[in-house]
Amino acid sequence: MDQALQSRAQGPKEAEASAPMFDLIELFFFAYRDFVGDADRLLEDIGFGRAHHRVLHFVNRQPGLMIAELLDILGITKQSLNRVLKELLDTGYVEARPGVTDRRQRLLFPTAKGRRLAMDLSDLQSRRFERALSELPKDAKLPAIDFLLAMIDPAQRDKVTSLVWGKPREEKI
Amino acid sequence: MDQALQSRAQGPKEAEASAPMFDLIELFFFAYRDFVGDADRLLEDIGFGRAHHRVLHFVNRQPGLMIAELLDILGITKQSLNRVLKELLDTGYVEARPGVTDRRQRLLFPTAKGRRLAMDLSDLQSRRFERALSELPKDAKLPAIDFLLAMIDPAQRDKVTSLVWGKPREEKI
DNA sequence: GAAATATGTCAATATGGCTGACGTAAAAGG
DNA sequence: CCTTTTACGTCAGCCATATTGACATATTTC
Repeated sequence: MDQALQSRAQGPKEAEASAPMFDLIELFFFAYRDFVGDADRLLEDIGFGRAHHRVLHFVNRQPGLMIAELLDILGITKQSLNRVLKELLDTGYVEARPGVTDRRQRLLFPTAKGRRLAMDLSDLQSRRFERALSELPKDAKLPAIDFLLAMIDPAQRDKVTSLVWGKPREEKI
Repeated sequence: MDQALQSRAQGPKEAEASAPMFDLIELFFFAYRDFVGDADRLLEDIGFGRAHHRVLHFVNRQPGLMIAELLDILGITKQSLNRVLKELLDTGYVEARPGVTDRRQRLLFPTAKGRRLAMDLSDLQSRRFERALSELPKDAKLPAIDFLLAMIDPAQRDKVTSLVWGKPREEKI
């Protein structure tokens, strides 16, 4: 076992199947678990789940989002989205306005209440990142971003980066 | 909005609530999604889900695991575990042997078939880490490990680190 | 012998997803 | 103008993963 683990200490170039990286696999699992746990606890008081969180988050981040765009980001079906979205609309966290140029569209906006909840959730999760980064060397944020980005399917990276940093889509509002 | 975002560019020290780190929040979400997606696709051919994966993974990593320990690691109830574990036992990926010193216990072991599947899954996920690390500066693995570890609840870190690196528990087999 | 422990099981419920089929209004293209 | 496509909603049924609560059984411990 020691032999296998230390076969070359880092060699994806050599074809001789390297040992699985149990450490990264398990740490990623536990880190994500705790990361989403923060939000889960805050949400359950209002009777919402992770699905509501994700919808509210992206609607807050991209006000004026179309249903189809949201479905694409979340990677779920419209039927799955529907129940959750309806609850967010009914409880006044999100509101839908018909598109101006295309009246078939329903553009989604966070209400003031929705923005507040979305910010509370983002702040909570940011606090975990801040605490984590404060335990690491001073410039640990950029490497972390690079690592997470590199973990994403190359084919999806453009979509993700433009969602995260680009295209504020003011033009659509 | 620009004002808020650039309030000091990085200041958890100053009490003036820093802007949420949307980039890390969203990248973590998408990275984890793609990470588990790899295994999901492999599992669905055999009719298993993520729950089966997690059970098999930890049983493979710690052969001789007790039910109670597994429940503690996974953080689920015994009722939730039961269906999944039963399927893994029935299909011959895991086997249970009564404890030698305490016959109430059911110690869980992967079968040869189970070890093979667990390894296929770990290899698949490791390949994603390898690809990601190969796109980054040469020593990006340790910072990644440190970052993920720092993201975990401090109170749970000992448990996690001993699970990941320590206590191979040979003594219990 | 009583109590605590390790585990199993039955039943009901919630949540978040899925597929398939069908409907409707608006836009786009001939 | 009329047909087709698009954007969306909805009904119905199904699956996977989790929950709580109650109760059962074997074994160990005190």
